Amino acid sequence: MPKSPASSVQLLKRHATRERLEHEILEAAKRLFAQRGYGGVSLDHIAREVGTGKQNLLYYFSTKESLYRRVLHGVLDVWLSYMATIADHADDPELALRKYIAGKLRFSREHPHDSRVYANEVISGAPLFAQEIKDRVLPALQADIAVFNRWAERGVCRPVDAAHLMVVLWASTQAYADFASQISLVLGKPELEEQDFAAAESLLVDMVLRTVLKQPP
Amino acid sequence: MPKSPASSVQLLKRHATRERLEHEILEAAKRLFAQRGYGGVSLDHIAREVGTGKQNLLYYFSTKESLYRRVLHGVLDVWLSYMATIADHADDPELALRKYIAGKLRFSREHPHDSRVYANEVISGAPLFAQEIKDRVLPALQADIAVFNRWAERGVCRPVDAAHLMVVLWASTQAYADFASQISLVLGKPELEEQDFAAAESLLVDMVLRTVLKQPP
DNA sequence: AATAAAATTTACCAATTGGTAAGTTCTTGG
DNA sequence: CCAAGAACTTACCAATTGGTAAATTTTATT
Repeated sequence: MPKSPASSVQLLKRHATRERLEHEILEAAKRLFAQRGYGGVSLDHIAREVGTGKQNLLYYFSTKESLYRRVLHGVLDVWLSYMATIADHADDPELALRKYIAGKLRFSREHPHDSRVYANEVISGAPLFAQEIKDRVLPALQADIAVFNRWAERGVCRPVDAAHLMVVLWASTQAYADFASQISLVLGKPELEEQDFAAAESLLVDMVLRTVLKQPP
Repeated sequence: MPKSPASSVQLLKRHATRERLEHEILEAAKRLFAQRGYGGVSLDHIAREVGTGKQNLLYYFSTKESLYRRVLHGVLDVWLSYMATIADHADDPELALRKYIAGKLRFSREHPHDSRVYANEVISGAPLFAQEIKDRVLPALQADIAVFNRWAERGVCRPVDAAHLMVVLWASTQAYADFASQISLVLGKPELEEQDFAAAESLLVDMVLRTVLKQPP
């Protein structure tokens, strides 16, 4: 029988520390999964990264797969939070596209690990995540595509293949996270800087507006 | 002392069968590395895939890393063979861009595994391949970028940020191999077909020519 | 048929894998 | 201070990892 209803400040504090380590584990796991993929990372490796033992890690996440799923789930949360913008400006194509590209590039800049975890999962055929992608990513993408098609119908913009346009946007912006190591090589610098993201944004916006708008600026 | 100078047909035959199994191993390894990444694949797994034992595989490739390097090397050979086109048509921007995009998309369609192996390596920071990328990929990319800059100087095309344009082209075309599983989900079909690649090519060419040419067609 | 080389298999190995079970220490409310 | 639960360690486990060494079988030349 429990001693008390456990509604005290202390319990909250303990709860908080537990969540803190849990969060640290998730972050370390994310970094490692991003770099080496699911099969390339061991629980021991993750545990050492956060300064604890593998067995304690298994106290927080009972299996490797459940840990990975939690990481993926969090990645998707962040990703979706950055990309729900086109439908938000359904009346102004230029603004919507500008914000969309800016948002996705900011995601690549601020959350490269998330981007790479997602990329790894998709490259390997999304074995553990196909359903969640269907449930959460597809609706968002299809909403965006629908907006394009409505623009085209109303004559607000040129009739483009919206699905493939989304692929181009998605792939290009994603590349600045996933393939950063190669892009920085091409640019001849040790790593990508803010100005590189600005240049990418400028070019992408230019390309897309020229393609989509009837009178490009 | 050797029995004979070994210039016979038989020796060639044996040599051929050896090369055949070696090739089979490389192909299986490529498929598996593409799907699960370096750390996610075991030698045993590869060996079983070609119907032999791990120890015999180690007779052909003495370490896992050497096998992986051979796979990467082959991937790069194929990749480069598909993409050396822009400098070949240095006098005709439109033709050069059309051929470049078509070639890279054909690579994604015909060699998705190669594309994914390369992507996995770059995502993980190219730990084993940075040097070879510097030696073989960068010169090709920089030659292409130089062509763009010459076009801009001569007024043949608009002054674009050639490096970032190459990133967009590279990422977009690559996506049709690496992220095929997600793109086919978006398009609502079990897998990508020829017409999807045609649509992608058409859109990409349209986007790029509108961006690059002074008078888009 | 003898033989040497090449190809393959069998037998190991220490280290690491994900995971279980049983402690032990730490924290906290009473 | 004490009991109880939460947090963490220690001790295991069987299976798998990449790799070595030594047979054994297969192949081709004389």
